[in-house]
Amino acid sequence: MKFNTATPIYQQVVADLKKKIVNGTIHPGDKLPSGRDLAVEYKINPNTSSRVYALLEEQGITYTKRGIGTFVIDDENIVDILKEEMANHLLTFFMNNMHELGYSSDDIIDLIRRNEKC
Amino acid sequence: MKFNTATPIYQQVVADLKKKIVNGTIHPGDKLPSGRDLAVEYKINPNTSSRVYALLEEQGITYTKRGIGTFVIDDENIVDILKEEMANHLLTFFMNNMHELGYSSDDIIDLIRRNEKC
Amino acid sequence: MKFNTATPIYQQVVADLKKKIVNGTIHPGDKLPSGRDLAVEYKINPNTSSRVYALLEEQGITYTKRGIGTFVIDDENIVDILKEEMANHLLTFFMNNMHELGYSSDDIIDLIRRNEKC
Amino acid sequence: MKFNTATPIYQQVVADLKKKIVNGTIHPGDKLPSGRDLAVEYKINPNTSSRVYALLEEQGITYTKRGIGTFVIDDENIVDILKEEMANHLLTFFMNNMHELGYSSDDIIDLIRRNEKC
DNA sequence: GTGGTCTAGACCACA
DNA sequence: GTGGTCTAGACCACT
Repeated sequence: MKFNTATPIYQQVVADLKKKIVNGTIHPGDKLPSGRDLAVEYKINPNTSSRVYALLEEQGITYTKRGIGTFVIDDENIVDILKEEMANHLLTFFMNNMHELGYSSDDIIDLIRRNEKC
Repeated sequence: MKFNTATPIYQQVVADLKKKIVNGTIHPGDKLPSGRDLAVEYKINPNTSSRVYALLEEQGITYTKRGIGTFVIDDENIVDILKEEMANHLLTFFMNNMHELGYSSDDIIDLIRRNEKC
Repeated sequence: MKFNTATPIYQQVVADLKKKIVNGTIHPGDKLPSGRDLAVEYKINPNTSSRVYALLEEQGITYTKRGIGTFVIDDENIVDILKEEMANHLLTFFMNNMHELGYSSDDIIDLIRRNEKC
Repeated sequence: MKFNTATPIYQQVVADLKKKIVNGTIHPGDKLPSGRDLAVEYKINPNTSSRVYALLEEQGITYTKRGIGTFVIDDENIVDILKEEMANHLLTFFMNNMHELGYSSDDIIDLIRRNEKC
């Protein structure tokens, strides 16, 4: 995985794991790799792994059993909730900024349609 | 203006000024406030003002007359160029992320339409 | 039983068993469940059970007959001793912290009285 | 300051700073020492300082200006809110445990009174 | 083996 | 100078 230097690595890994949960690569209830394994997988420092899992836990996406491992919350709804939450976040950010630039909702839909054809 | 702690203040001010140019609050050829005034207006550090103007100049949006002030490039096209540039940037970022979450272009248009009605 | 992730599970189980001895759910001389049964009862790892019994024995609350099981010390006094010991521990911890926050003993008594009525 | 080995250092420092806010050693709006200075003051590693401030910010007690420093929220109410919050936390923990040991509220008040005279 | 904490030292962007 | 991030390496307690 290639990291963007602008944003912190741990945030990028968090985002990547979330995407994997949303698109079904990782399932609710699954055990995530150990901190050390995650470090190897993403070529990061184990401390950075800790931070990743700490953040996911803080956001209520995972829980951790001491000495055993970190697990995705075992609730099927989490996938849809995460998906909607992230989509909404993107959507409002996008729409607000476009409106501020002077684009109406119809303008935006046109842009998307045109973009789609390319 | 409220600043987001996540991204650098100078970038947020730059983005805000660009928006003002695009939506017509500031016009091509206009003189921008002095660094000190900008600092007062946005409640930022004067050093940050410098950085803002340096960045705008670097992007070819403004130019500086030494001892007189900073001016927006006096070219009507700049508005459209800026507008398209920023819109494209927002659009590709938005679409890429939505696709990664599993939304098709049609899904997205639906979301926008529904969002519009609320 | 719900475990607090902050403190070690084995300590929480030890505390729970002590409470049961103090409040009479378990009596002096009683045989405690086997390590395996305790593990099932509390949904913990058998290794953790061992640790629980080791700690209880270390504190002089239980003793082990090899091949037979673990028993609570058969001494009626133990209940009172345990009760006082635990109460004292809680009390001094509580009072010290409250004093550090600026509450006098009278303030504290008021708080308890008010709390009682709710 | 002497640290208890049982609980993490960063939590102990957080608790210490909170106490200082509650008892008036630190006031709302005050600038806290820089991470490096805090590290010297408490004889801890600068990274541990970061963690301390991150936790305080997470709890809404401080805010941080990038490149400038960390400040206590400038709201006089925070002192009382913190004080009550911490006291309530201590109180409910204490009362729950004492009740589980078989002490009534009156028993507890007696204990406090007797304790006071020593 | 697992997560949690801590230290040491370094680099960078921000103000 | 300030906070933020990252690496490296170590130790410990828990399971």
